[in-house]
Amino acid sequence: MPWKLSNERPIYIQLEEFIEKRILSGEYQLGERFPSVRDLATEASVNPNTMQKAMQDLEKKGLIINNRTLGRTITEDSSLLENMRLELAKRTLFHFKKEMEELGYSSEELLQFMNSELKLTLD
Amino acid sequence: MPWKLSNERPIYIQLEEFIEKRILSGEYQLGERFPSVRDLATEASVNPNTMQKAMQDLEKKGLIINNRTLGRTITEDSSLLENMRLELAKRTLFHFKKEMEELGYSSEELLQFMNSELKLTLD
Amino acid sequence: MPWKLSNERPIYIQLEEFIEKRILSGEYQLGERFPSVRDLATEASVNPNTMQKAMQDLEKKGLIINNRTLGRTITEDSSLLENMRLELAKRTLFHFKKEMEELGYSSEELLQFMNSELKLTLD
Amino acid sequence: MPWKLSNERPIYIQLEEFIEKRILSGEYQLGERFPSVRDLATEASVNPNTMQKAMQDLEKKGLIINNRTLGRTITEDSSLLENMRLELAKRTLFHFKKEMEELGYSSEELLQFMNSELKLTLD
DNA sequence: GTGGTCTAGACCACT
DNA sequence: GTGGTCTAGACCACG
Repeated sequence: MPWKLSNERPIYIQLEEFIEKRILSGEYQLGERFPSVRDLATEASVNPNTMQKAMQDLEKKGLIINNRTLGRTITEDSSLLENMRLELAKRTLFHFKKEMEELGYSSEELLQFMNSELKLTLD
Repeated sequence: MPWKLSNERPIYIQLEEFIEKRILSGEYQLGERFPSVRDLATEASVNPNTMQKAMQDLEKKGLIINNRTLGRTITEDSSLLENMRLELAKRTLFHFKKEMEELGYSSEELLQFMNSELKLTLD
Repeated sequence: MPWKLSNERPIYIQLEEFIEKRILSGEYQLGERFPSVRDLATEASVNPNTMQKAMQDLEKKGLIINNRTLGRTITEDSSLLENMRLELAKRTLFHFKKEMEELGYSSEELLQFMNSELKLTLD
Repeated sequence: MPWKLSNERPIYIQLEEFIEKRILSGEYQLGERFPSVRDLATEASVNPNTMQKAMQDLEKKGLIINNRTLGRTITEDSSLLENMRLELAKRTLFHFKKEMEELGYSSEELLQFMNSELKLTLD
């Protein structure tokens, strides 16, 4: 894992986003046990408190279950995961579309632009 | 104009982004005169100092020309504008593509997803 | 039995409260024999050590008598039970009254509120 | 203000509850400015970080608005406050009713008990 | 001067 | 050994 962290945005937010994406993209098993906060913090070269804050936020979202002294596990609610992934994808898409519109790209121009830019990858 | 401002990010940054998009998208004439900082600040319900800082940054980027006592005008360098617009569009696109990949969408799935979500608008 | 356990408070405390309420409310006969710690633990999906700790605390309170190899029984001291029940009820009531006062409910408003909310049940 | 804090439960939780009750009971003006986190922390004899955590949770509930460097203010959404107050009162009442039922008090007995205990105040 | 963030280090209850 | 909490102290961006 890279754990590339920018100091322009709160580290705990970046940790959240990074872990959330890994979970939503299916890299972890449902119900799989998480490393301890201390281990994760060491791995990410971050203070345990910072990692702790990220984990607590992920708990509130329901992605991670806290079993007190037994450590944390990934949620087993697969429909929750799928919904969140789809929801996040939609928000990402519409955010992208809105930004391009603000730059003056109509839907047709957006399509053309993506074709010319991603031709190599999408075709 | 909405001037929707979030208090999660620096105000002056949001002002810059907002004005920059309006310029790049072609809503202003080349060389057109800008409202005064005070008027803009009033319109955006923002401290004049904050708007001032935004304008100075836009000057550094070359989008806005400061004519001293004659007020500020939009640059007349159309190629600069076009380059910046294209550059920003590219960055936006690749950022979007990267985010979708992190959510586990391959190029093909991305294409399918956009078709199903934007069918109404793009067709 | 539900055995609903929150992981925000110590498990053994919740077990104590749960069992204590069952005893005080009169669901058990005086002197009745208790299930074994292991059976109770299994039933509550809890580590036997945790249930053990709860039982020991209940013994200290005098609610449960430990007869060594003969297992545990409910106390036969009916006045003890009645006193504890009344005492707990009083504390519960005054705690409730205090909380409502902190929300700005005077005694009159509290009475009105209870009437309107519990009309169906109390009338 | 007393700021009586028990060390049996998280301090930041107690701070939240304390402040929330003060707001819901109407002790503050709508839109009123809050003391700074540092001042509140000093007043409550608590570390600023602990008070900070409490304030952030109250923000998430919508009770407090954060204006960045301009400090925090009470929300001006009076209907939100009224709804939260009523909701909290209801939950408090039903929690009380449930606890009394677990002690074996039927609705009639609950009524009698309250009459005998609160006679002085309620009559 | 405000809130936000982070680190370092410590103690605690719990299983 | 786990997560939770708290303190102390520091730095930063912002307005």
